Order: sequence, then C-alpha cells, then structure tokens
Amino acid sequence: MNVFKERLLPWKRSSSTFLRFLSDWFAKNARPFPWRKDYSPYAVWISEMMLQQTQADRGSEYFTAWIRRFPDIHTLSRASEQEVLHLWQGLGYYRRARYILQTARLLCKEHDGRLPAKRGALLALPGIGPYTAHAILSIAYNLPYCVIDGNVLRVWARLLDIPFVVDTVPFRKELELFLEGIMKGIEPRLFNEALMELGALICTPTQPSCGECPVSGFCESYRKGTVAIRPVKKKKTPPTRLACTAFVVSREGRYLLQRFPPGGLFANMWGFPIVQYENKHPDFASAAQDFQVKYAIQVKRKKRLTSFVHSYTRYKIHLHALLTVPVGQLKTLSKNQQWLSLEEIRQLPMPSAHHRIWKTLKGSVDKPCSTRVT
DNA sequence: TAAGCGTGGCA
DNA sequence: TTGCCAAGCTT
Repeated sequence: MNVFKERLLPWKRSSSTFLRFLSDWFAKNARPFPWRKDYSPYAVWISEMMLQQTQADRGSEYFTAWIRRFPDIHTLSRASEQEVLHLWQGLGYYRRARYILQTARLLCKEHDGRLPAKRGALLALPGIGPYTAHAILSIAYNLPYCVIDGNVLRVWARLLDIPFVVDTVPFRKELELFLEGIMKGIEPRLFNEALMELGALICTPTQPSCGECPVSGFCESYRKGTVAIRPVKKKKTPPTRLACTAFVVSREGRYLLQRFPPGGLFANMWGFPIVQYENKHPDFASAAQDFQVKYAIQVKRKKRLTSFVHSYTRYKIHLHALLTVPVGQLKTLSKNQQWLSLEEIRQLPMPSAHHRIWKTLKGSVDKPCSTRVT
C-alpha cells in the first residue's frame, strides 16, 4: 500500500504541531462523560463494551445505571444473566452484555478480579477484540497502543485523502503502524480519545464542521475539496423486509411470553409470540392458523394494539401487535413459555420492539377507555 | 471474507 | 417514510 510510503514523510516532520493542535482542541472540547472521571480499568472496559457500534451519547445513561448497580467487577460477577440483559435492554447487540458477565466471572476466578494490562491476555477475553483491547491498554493504563474505530478511520481517510475503501484489514494494519509512529510524542490516552472525539464532534460522517477543525490545515481532503466523498464507502446489502404479527394472548390479566433460544438472535431474552412473512401481512385467519401451528394455542382476535416499523441487524419489519384471547384447552407450558402479569413482564429482558408492544399494552390496560385515534 | 448481531436519531 | 449511520466482535 503506497499511500503511506508517499504521505508518511511529511507527517513525521510536522506531527508535533498536529499533536499540539489536536490536544489543545481536546482539552477545550472533550465531553464530560461519566467514564472520563477516574479512568479505572473496570470503568473503561464497561464503557468501551457499551460503545461498540454505539454512539457515546446513548451509552452514557446506560453506563451510569450499570456502575450504580455493579460498582465493581466482583459485584458484577455475582449477577444473573437475566439482570445483566435487563440493564442492557434497548442498547442492542445483547451478546456484549453476556460477554461482560462471562469475562467478569472469569477474571474473578483466574485474574484476581482485575483487567489484565497485557494485549494478549485482553484479546483472549470474550467480546474483546483489537479495538477494545487497545482502548483499555491506552485509556486505562496509558500504554502506547493506538485505537482504530470508525471515527479514526474516517478522520484519517480525510486527512490523507484515501481514494479507496479504508475499512479493510490491510489498510488498518498500515494505519496502525503509521499511528504508532506519530503518537510517540503524546500521551496514548489523550491521542486516542482526542482523535475519536474529533471524529464524533467535528469530522462527522455527514456535514463535517471543517471550519471549526483544529487540524484542517493538515487535511488533504479539505485542501482538495473531497471531504464529502471520504471515506469511500463499501456497498451494503439492503435489508430483508418482513411482515410480522405479534400475538398478545390475554388470559386472566396475564399474557403469554416466550423466551428466545440461546445462541441466536435475542438469545435468552423474552418476547411476545410472533409469526413472520416474507411479503405482506396475511389476513387474521391464516396468521392465527400459523400461530396455532407454531405455538399450539388457538386464539380469537380482540383488537389491534399497535403497528410500527422496526429495523434490526439486516431486517426491516412491519409489525402488527394483535390482542387476542385463547380458545379451548390450553397446553402445558415449558419453562420457556409463561403466562405473566404486566409487572412480571417489565422485569424481563426484552428486545426493543417487544418492549414497545408491552408499553402500548400497559397503556391500554391502565386507560382502557382512552380515545384511540386510529 | 462476509455475514450476523440492535437500536434510535437524523437528513 | 426510508436510508444511513455509530467508540466492533465472532464465526
């Protein structure tokens, strides 16, 4: 990759000025996130796990609630997976929460309850990859490892005006060598946090604030006017569209809930029974038939609770939630299917769409006479 | 290597 | 309403 051979030399000469501009800017503009208070390895680890593919503003509240409930790794190690998932509810990518619990238990057993300060040991832990390992090493332990996340990739794609897709293994390797070269004159924590903060606040994906950028004088894309087309994006596969019908089955103030099987989507979380279709929604009779085949319960329709569009991973679903009542004899339930009260349901870890159905249901039960505009 | 894994905000 | 996007990791 010749990009770095060509552009490295000027950077080596002027990097001290670049670093000064960058760190001065960060000193004035760093957002006061709760994980920036003491930089304890535990806090840095939890925050970095929460911030994987998640904007920092959203992670902030979850982090505060998490630390309040699990102030240290030993407390965390004694938690149940259900409670951990419940605290994670709404944040997405739920296996991160399970990885954290696994790691906490493992560290309490084998590492005296501390996060290792060694790269290899960190990488061996569940849910910790190159980014998170380097983030812990540099931000918590102030060791000279660079982080390469979406922000850093975007910032450098523009600073160096890279004309090809940068989110590849070979480019990341070259960039890592480059960054390790120029970060020698600065605190590792400061360098990494400042670069990511710059990407989050100034060098944003759309409509970057180049006029306010402390290092625009170093930016090749800014000079050429190519900022808007950097970084070069790789094409994505469009989402699979699904039509889903959730069956809210009501019986004596309790509702039927099912647990998602371990290993897959929403593993070990709970939700309302659901049937899905590739095209459009069928009529109620055939949906009820499919529901009966899948869950062995015959139901009668009462009303439609809510409808909305919800996207997750590679799916985009149009969902109807129907309030129904069972007809005829009820089969014995397994431990992964339960009749639960609204309050019991509230305590369960649920994916966002199901939690939204629960909120609508609770509203319609609390205020059954409320005027519905639909 | 590419796909699977969530979600809410915003243009 | 729709598409795009974010402090990634695992298989």
